[in-house]
Amino acid sequence: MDHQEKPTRQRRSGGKGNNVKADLIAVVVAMNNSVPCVLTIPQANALPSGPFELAHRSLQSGLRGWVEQQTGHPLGYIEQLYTFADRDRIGAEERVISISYLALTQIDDAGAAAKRSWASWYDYFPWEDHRSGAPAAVLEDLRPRLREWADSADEKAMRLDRRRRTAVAFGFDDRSWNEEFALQRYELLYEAALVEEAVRGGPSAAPTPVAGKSMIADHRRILATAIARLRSKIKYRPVVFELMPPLFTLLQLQRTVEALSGRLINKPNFRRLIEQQELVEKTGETTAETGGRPAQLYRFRHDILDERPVAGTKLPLMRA
Amino acid sequence: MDHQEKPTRQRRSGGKGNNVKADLIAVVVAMNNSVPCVLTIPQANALPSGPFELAHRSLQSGLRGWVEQQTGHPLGYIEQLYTFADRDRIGAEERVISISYLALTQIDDAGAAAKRSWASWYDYFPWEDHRSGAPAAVLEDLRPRLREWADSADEKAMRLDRRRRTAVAFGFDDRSWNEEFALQRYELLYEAALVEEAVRGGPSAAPTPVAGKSMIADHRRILATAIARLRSKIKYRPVVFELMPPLFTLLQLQRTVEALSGRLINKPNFRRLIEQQELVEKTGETTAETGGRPAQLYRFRHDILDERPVAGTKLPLMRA
DNA sequence: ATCCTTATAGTCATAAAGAATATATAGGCC
DNA sequence: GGCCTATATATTCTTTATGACTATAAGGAT
Repeated sequence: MDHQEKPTRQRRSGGKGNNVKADLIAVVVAMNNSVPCVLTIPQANALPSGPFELAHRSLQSGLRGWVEQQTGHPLGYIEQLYTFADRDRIGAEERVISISYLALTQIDDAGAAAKRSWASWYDYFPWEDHRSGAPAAVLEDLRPRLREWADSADEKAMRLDRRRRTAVAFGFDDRSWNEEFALQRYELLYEAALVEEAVRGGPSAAPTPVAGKSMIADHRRILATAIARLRSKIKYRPVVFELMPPLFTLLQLQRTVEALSGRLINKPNFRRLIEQQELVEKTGETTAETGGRPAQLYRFRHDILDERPVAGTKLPLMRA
Repeated sequence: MDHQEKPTRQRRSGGKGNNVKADLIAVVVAMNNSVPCVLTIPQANALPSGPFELAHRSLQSGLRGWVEQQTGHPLGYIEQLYTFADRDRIGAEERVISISYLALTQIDDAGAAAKRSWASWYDYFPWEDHRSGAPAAVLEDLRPRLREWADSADEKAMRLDRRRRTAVAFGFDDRSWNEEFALQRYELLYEAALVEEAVRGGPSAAPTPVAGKSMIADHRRILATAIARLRSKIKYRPVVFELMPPLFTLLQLQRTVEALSGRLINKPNFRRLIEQQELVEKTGETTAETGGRPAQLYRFRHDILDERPVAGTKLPLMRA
């Protein structure tokens, strides 16, 4: 068959009425000694972003351009997060489509000059850090207010549903904490009007929002999406290494994973996992900077990148 | 803090020069007795699609509108796949952004009237069906041609890299087949100019493309993305049930999963997995339509939807 | 030397996954 | 009815992965 330029779609409601603007938004993540950080534009309290333009070769290159221009920071690994039409602008004459990306880099010394533009992501989501156990201060504030919100529903079914969702998301009622539910948690807090974004523009007598810095527009929601994605992805793809320096110890690697996932990892088991996966190799060098016995320095085996079978199958597929 | 309408971005290269059109493209999947099918617009040899318009409440509702209008088929489960700027139109005055979605439904009897618009996705990717073992006919055609392409590179490093990538993607050289690599496989074939899309518009003396129907623009690539996503997702989220009728036997469920993943499943183990996950419950009814001993009819437990901890952790995270 | 720190190397019990086998109950056919 | 075949359902066994824990090694500080 020979496909020339056949019309792709059935109908076109032509004219320029349906043009949109496309924005590129970046969640740039890097580690700063065991603190997972996100690159921000402090003046605007926003993530780096900018419009997609004709001059851009591709969406990704457009994004790289904006981030480098706004922050002076070049990007390495990039992956698309999600695309959404800005809800706030419904009814406006022109709509904006936002295409968000997750980028992973390292904070180099040059960039350290503008260091203040890196913010810990737990400043925005204090309830997400469970490395020292569940953060009692935040959660004991949240729990009753979420409960109150759940009980304020008119119908019984709705009340039960809200309770179940909060319990699942936050690990209440003997349920286990799942760090990957970061987005669901933020959305629940939004729904319950417990974050500043949800009461924006409303009466100033609205209840005090919970702890955690907010961001412009829905940038904090995008950050939550990025956190959830990253927490999920480190489990089946070796993306952590994008955040590591060329040489590192296994404990440094562990601390990075712990910082991202927001929970502690069993040390011997982590070492076993890393070593049996053959993702890293010893350099022979050691470092004494870690305090106790000098640690082996490892490097990531780049050659293995695409080889891994992605994930452990959860289906009893038969082997060839 | 009180965030009013601060300007989000640093710079705006204003004017209308940077407006774009946004297209919505749908990969609608349904099962037709153990054949995984995709909804197509046969006249255009395309996936259902249409522009995102001002009138649309959201991206998703716009997509639903187009698909129902073009195919008469209502959509149930929807998830976003990927957003990309159409490469073919670089340099044009107006750019198009395509936002693709994966949708899962069932072929109802009403829709069966327009049944011919459902096509087996293995018509487009014959090398993806390994249910009867590796499809020798296709693969024994592909293997030497991929090898030839790999060896045609100028530099040795490039030749080795191409060989490694083809071996990983297609499971050559004693590597195991991974059904989730559907997209990588298509992209390799595209790179090697072994699919029709890659030689489009080129000299007609180009080598004959391999088996497998092509599609307009990059729709087939989008379909490959959808297949890969779905094959991955059925392993950690109960999305299969979106494709099942209300009542089904465990073997029917197994055949569906097999059809999607393109490989066979060990029957006792599959039953064990399903039952221990408590995703389904017996109805008490049985059906004799299956041929041998009557089978129990099951139904999906909708109440369990959000409860599952998403996936098995692949990190030795410590329990609370 | 003693004690602190961290690094590294194991052990052990349990749970899950892969593979294969055995039994049960229907219909069709002689 | 007896037998065959097809599918459904139950069970066993082995291997591997996971979680939790213990032990030893090698530096620095006092």
